[in-house]
Amino acid sequence: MTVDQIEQMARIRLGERGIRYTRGRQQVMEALIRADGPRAAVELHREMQPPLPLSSLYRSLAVLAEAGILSPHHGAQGMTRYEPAEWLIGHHHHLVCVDCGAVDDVELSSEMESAIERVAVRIAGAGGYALTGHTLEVEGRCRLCA
Amino acid sequence: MTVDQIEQMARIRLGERGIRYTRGRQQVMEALIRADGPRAAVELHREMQPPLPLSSLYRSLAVLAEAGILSPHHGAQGMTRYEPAEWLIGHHHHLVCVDCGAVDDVELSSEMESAIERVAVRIAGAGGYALTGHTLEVEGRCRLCA
DNA sequence: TTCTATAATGATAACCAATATCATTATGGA
DNA sequence: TCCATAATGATATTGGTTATCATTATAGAA
Repeated sequence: MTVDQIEQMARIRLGERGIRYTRGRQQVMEALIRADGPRAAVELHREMQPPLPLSSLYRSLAVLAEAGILSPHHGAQGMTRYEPAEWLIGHHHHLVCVDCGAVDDVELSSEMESAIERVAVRIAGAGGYALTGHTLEVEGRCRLCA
Repeated sequence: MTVDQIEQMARIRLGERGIRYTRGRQQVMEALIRADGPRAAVELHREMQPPLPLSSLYRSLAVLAEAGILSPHHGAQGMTRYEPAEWLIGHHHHLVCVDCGAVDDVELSSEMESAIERVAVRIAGAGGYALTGHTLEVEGRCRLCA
């Protein structure tokens, strides 16, 4: 799945809801699609060239998340990191560094994935929840923090 | 494992580090041990009778987490919820409501648990991380939000 | 028990990611 | 082209959290 293809799907979804895919939102999407894991508004603001104003950045993230195109991921220091939703970049799990808070995306073999899926179904059922998704959060110390 | 037993282990760990198990910290621990999932400072402040001052509450949570007695759990609205660490209340997973943010603790059968454990080891190894733990975050809509 | 060094407390102020406000600008459709 | 409305961006505000600091409580020494 290329950056352009993902953007095209996002554009269609926004169109269906009467929401425009503007230049600023495009910049946000492209930065997040290219990233190898979730990114916070402050991080994007540092990395984007030229940087979008923080107010627009935050609003774009909120709009795209509300439309189901981005998924929020709440992390340390009260920062919310976003990444393209799973229907755009595929289902995956997270490898989180307990020291620096870095997050890497991880994909599993289908056997491992279905094993996890079975467990998630059991857990949701036992708790009386209507299952909407699951993520295995694997915690450790990354190479830099080791 | 009773509340008293857990408190006793926490007290010992604090003693080893020259940290006092004061009345306020005791109130925090007892509230969290009795809870059926992670709680945020604001929630504890509402529920505790009499309520600890917020400043002390936050500092107690930070001290107990630093000592490895509480584990932080970052959630929506930038709220950090805490619960007793796994060596005190046992390894478990989380069932999170995507609407209201409520979190329930869930324990798994040993077969399911070891299946998850194997996956976590593989993921950490592939990413070059030193594994420290894992949690399966199951997302859904709780009975109240359904 | 009394003294003393130090840990803990709690009122207050400061911090910072995130959100709300609102005047201005841009865009798609009639 | 015109207009209704969506989007922007500078600014102010919110709210959870952290830092400051004078006061209080506690453990260990004398």
